[in-house]
Parts: sequence; structure tokens; C-alpha cells
Amino acid sequence: MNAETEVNTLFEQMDSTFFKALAEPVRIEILKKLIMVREADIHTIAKDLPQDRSVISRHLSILEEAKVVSMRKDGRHRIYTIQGDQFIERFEAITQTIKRCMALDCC
Amino acid sequence: MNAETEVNTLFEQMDSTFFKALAEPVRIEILKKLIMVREADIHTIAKDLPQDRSVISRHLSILEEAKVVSMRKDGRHRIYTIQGDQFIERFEAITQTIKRCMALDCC
DNA sequence: TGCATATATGCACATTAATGCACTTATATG
DNA sequence: CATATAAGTGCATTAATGTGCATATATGCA
Repeated sequence: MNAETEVNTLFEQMDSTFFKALAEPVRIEILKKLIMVREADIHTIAKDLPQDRSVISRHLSILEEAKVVSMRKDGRHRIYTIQGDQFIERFEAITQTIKRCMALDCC
Repeated sequence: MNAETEVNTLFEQMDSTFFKALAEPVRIEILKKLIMVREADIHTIAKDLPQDRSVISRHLSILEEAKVVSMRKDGRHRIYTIQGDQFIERFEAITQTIKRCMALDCC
């Protein structure tokens, strides 16, 4: 793989959707909570946060869009879970690609 | 280390300054460029980007603030470099903490 | 000193994003 | 069916951020 291709791979992995999802304090709070309780519905997640439930609902959609969390329906509840493995894999993949890019002799 | 402490560690590592710096398409473009050329002054970085030089200058300040790049003065130039090692270490540290958090038995 | 180059900064403007409220939709249960 | 609960949606407001231009500052060089 040449330097250009390698860097483009990194670029795809580092699309801002993923980082944008993680760049919001409230969304980090939500993640923190989900890491501790494994899974929860919106009502539960929003309970200890100052924001309105609708706001939390939208934040969760953004996190889902970014594939950081996943959701399953359970009756009238939406149960959210951290996409632990994928989340970790994503970080590892980015780390590996940066490493390769930094090791390239492209100039 | 208990679950709460562990999660708080993750929370500190995942402070939004770092992710915010990476959550901007133009800043990712700048990083991509810096990864390829190792180091460059603002003029060079801005040359192929549509934004005004002043805009690029500000983006670089944000990246520097987030410790993603570092800067040294060379005459009237400001030479920016990717903080490669620190950048990688940061990703690795976050990966490790997420792993530990996911492995916790906290509920 | 005078002038060119490199970058920073103040400012106004446009865009994007977060927020809360009211309301709707969906589902469960009496 | 009526009612309660869970969550999504439209909308207006506000805050944050990106942007470019004009201008200021800093440095190098003739």
C-alpha cells in the first residue's frame, strides 16, 4: 500500500462523524453512564442529567448514527447499549493506521 | 481501582477538547497533510485548501491547544508538526481504558 | 530605514448545533 | 376504548463555531 492510499484509509477512519459524536460533553456523560450500567432506556439515562429527555433522545440518535451505541426496541422502551467491541476496534484501527502513516517514507 | 474511578479516568482522557479538535473536517484535512509532509508552515498548509490563511492559522492553534500538533518558530515562519507519538499514545491509552471499563463487573 | 513576507487578531456575518417546550406517535394495560 | 407511559418531532431560541476581510504585528532582508 502506498503512502497516499494509506493516508486515505486513515482519512476514512477519521471521518468527523465519529469524532463529532464524541466531542459533546453531554454525549460523553451518556457514554459514561452506559459504560457503567451496560444498557438503559432513554428515561433512565436522562433521569440524572439536566437536559430534557428529548435532548437526550437526540444525543442518543447521534451516538447511534456514529455506531458508538446500538439500540433495540423492547415494548415502548428503547434500550441503548455501548457498542463496546466495535468502539474499541475503531480506536485500535485508527491507532494502527496512524502508526503506519507515521512510519511511511513519503517525502 | 474500582469501576467509578476507572470510568472517571476514561472520562478525563475523553475530554472534549481532544475530540473537538478532531471533529472538524478542515482540521482533519490539515492533519492529513501534516502526516504526509511531516512538517510545514501555515502558508504551505493553506495553499491547497479553500479556506483563508487566517482560518487555517486558527485551526492550527486549536490543534496545538489539543496537543495534536506542535509548533516551532523559524524566523517569520511557524512550522507545525504532528505530535505523532503523543497522538498515538493518546489513542492507545483511551483504547486500553475502554477495554478495562468494558471488562468491569460494576452492576 | 523601507519594504516584503508570514502570521495573528478584531470584527461582522453565516452556519451549525444544542436546548426546551409543546405536541404527536407508539405501545402497554386496565 | 380510555388512559398512562415512553419516545420522537417541529419549532423557536440561543450559544458556539467557522469564515473572510481588513488590519496589525513580527521578522527578515536590501
